[in-house]
Amino acid sequence: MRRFERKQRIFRNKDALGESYQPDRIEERDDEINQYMDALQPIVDGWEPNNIFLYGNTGVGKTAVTDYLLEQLQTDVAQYDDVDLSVISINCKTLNSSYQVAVKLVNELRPSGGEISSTGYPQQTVFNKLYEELEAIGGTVLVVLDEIDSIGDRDELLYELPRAQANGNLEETKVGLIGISNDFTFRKQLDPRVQDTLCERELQFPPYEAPELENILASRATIAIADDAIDQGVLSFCAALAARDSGSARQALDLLRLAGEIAENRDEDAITQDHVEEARSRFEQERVEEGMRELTAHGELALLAVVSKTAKEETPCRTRALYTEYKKLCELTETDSLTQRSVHSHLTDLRMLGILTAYENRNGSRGNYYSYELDVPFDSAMEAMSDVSQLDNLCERIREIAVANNV
DNA sequence: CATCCACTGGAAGATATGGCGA
DNA sequence: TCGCCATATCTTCCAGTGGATG
Repeated sequence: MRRFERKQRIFRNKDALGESYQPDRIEERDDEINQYMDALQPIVDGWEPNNIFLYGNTGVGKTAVTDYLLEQLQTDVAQYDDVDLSVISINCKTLNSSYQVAVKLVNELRPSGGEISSTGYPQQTVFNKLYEELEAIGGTVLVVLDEIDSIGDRDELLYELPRAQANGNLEETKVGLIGISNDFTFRKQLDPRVQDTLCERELQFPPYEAPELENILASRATIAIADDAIDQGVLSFCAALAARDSGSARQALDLLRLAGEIAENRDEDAITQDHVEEARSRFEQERVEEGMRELTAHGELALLAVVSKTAKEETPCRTRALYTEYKKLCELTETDSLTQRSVHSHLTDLRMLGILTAYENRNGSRGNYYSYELDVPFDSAMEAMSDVSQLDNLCERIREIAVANNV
């Protein structure tokens, strides 16, 4: 008979390392908080809100600070009768145009049942619906758009919203936009007119340095992890890894949490650097599989072409050879093949996802081209491919070739 | 020094899908 | 049903690239 048994040797309160945990105080971001409060001050004073733009990599505290300050702000303005503040906050990660953001905002504001569908309307119609909803709220409305960079350069909404009152689209409601972006270059691709209005107040959140990460980790670890289950060295190691990679507190906390889980599952008493190292490589693996899951059929075939070439030990491999391989795979699966240009696009995508690397060859009279190679271990690519795609028997054949070649 | 190779990557246009209102 | 609309994915076209070559 197998039984469940409480372990809890490592963790005291694991949630304190989780995504949704809100710490009582935000560490290491005092400057940013001060600037942010300055930018929000007009709301308290009853004036028109500033539009605010926050930049910084994932996990440097943008969202955490925003949540924390806006909550504080809402409590604090409650004492002034003439300030009527509402906050609406959405994450734009999966929304890649102004249109979709507007639809999402409308649906967020409408009671359930009244949602509109995400295609079919002219853009302006959706904007008008949004104005109706905003007008119904009245007072000051802060619209928080997290990960706003995913809309790319389709920024019409960012042009419209801040001007809504001036253009007579809104009478009663004052709108303040808070944009949060992971992408430094996002500002540059915006329409200059949008830059002007939207970036009235800009806040940069720099990546955390290793010592800062260590402080953050330490303060969470006291809540989350049992006293003798971790030592300073392991914390520094986590901090150093995350600092070197992204400067992200999120990443550092994730590493620590997964390392703890690994230790716990093995019935060990403390987290070691080995656990952290293993957590890191698991996250890496996850990232790749995540990327592969989102591939289209032809994206998969393009990747499979590289995998197949790898099995034959013919990588790195130039575009043309990959294209030939790709066409062979298309025939085998009775798929219509795309043009070389399109396959080239897929290869570029795979490169962006970190699944492939490309070496630039400058070969004079023989031209310039890339040579592609898998940037992940062959086995994990194979595994992810056979998990994810419908191409099991192809994968099987490639695996056989690989085994024959000792790859 | 112009020319050329064999690509890369940007842009515009085509096609297909799914949804709207009339 | 039809004419629109937004979007994703391809195709077509083409300028740009930079060291080797004559």
